[in-house]
Amino acid sequence: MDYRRTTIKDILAKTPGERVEAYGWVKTKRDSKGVSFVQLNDGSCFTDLQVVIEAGTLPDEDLKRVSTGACVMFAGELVESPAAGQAVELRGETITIYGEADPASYPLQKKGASFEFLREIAHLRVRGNTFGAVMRVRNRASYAVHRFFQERGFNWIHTPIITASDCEGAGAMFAVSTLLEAEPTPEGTQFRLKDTDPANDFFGKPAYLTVSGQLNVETHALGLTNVYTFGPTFRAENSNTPRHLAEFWMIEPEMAFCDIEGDMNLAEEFVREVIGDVLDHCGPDLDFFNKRIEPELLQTLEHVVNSGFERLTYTEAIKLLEASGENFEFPCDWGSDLQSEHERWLTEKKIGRPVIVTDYPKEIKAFYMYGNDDGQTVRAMDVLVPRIGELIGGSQREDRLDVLESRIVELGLPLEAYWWYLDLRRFGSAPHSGFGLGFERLVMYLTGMKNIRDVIPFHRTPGQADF
RNA sequence: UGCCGCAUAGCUCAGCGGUAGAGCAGCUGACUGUUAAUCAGCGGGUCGUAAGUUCGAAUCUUACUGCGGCAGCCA
Repeated sequence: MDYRRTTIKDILAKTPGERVEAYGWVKTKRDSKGVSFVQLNDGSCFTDLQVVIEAGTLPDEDLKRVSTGACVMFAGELVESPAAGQAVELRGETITIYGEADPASYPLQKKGASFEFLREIAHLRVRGNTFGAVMRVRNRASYAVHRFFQERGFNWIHTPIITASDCEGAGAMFAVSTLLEAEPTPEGTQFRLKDTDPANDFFGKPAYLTVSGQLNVETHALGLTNVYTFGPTFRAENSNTPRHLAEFWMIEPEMAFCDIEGDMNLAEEFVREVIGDVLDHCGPDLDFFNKRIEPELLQTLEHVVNSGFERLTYTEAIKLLEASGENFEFPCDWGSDLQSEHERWLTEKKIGRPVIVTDYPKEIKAFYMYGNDDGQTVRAMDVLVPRIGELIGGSQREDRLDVLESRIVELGLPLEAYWWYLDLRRFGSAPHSGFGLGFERLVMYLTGMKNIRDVIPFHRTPGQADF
């Protein structure tokens, strides 16, 4: 056996008359008096291969073991299908059974399982239509992300997962420590704290899982010019929503000699190109999502590829919201952050496609964003999209040493902790910009899936780390 | 973390004070090509856990646990 085999995707593209071997997992089996039909899928494509077994061809005891979930190989001749539903089918002549799946206890059935239930059997759910399609789209989108940046000369930078700077300010962090000792007890594992002084810990100081690679990757933009990260990110927030994970994958491009305008151009070009790539390469999967998950998916994706994003300043957005006549739960006045309901109204109702909002009040944005001449706003930009909300958050970075230093002091942050970040402005500073994009949110947008826990193989959320 | 909702067969759900139901799945059989196959029959449940109200609780009350939705935090 070798991975260089004929997959079901290959088989479906062959012409009738050839002899083939089809490996895969059984979706369903239908029996008639003289003939049995098996839907076989190996994940290589959305479409199943129909295997037809004439009565008497295979021993009854073998055929009986072919049930939903079983892993088998059928060999035989590929023939033109006499019935509607598929162009070709495999006439099964011999069978190898690799793994049975007891029908009485195999949890997947051919119809009607909720996503909530499937999350409990996340080790098996990828064998179904929806999760097979999600993972193929996720894979293609990952490839498209790298392709996009590589074709434009961006260097992929592997920023650290463990960080000792607790100064990133992007949210609650998971501590990384060896001071906590696990002890097996009759009641289960208990933790014991060996020491409370970080000086005696593994790194000799407090360490955490990264909440963003941005500060790190800025160093490489100021040397390699155009760079990006694509890796896991961790947030210890107690967030219980369909769009937050404790562990997720983030994409963060960073560009030297680039201002907020260039940053927006990249964000827009990036999103449109990745969507276009997935539209070109995941047709059958997207057709399925369009039919079963989100009726306007294809229309929306094609619309985004073919039309630009709307661009608004925060001040303009507030004016639109005030003039909307909508009865919002939270009032919107200049200076407070846009609430989910405001973002949704802007992108879903008012504009009807992705919107980039820029120039937010400095008080509601991070310390490192470039201050505008008005002294009130910073060069921040958020990309808001229908159904998802905030897909991208980015900014032009403050590259003036004195301005950045006074901003850090103003916010009561420890200047010394930022010594290397400030060095970037001290030695050869350059205008630079970048953004962060939550990869799972992009996959949600691409598939129409409503819960972020269903677009990652094994989700980590508060109270959930199974598998 | 706050507010709201849900928890009944393997799955999806109905029942909402009087002692447990359907569809699908499973099992047995029928049917010469099905494609969420169809048809007939059979088996399957301490109604999330604990306490309370009541002659009587799946049904009403409270707490807890789990899950989901909305909000906040953000990507």
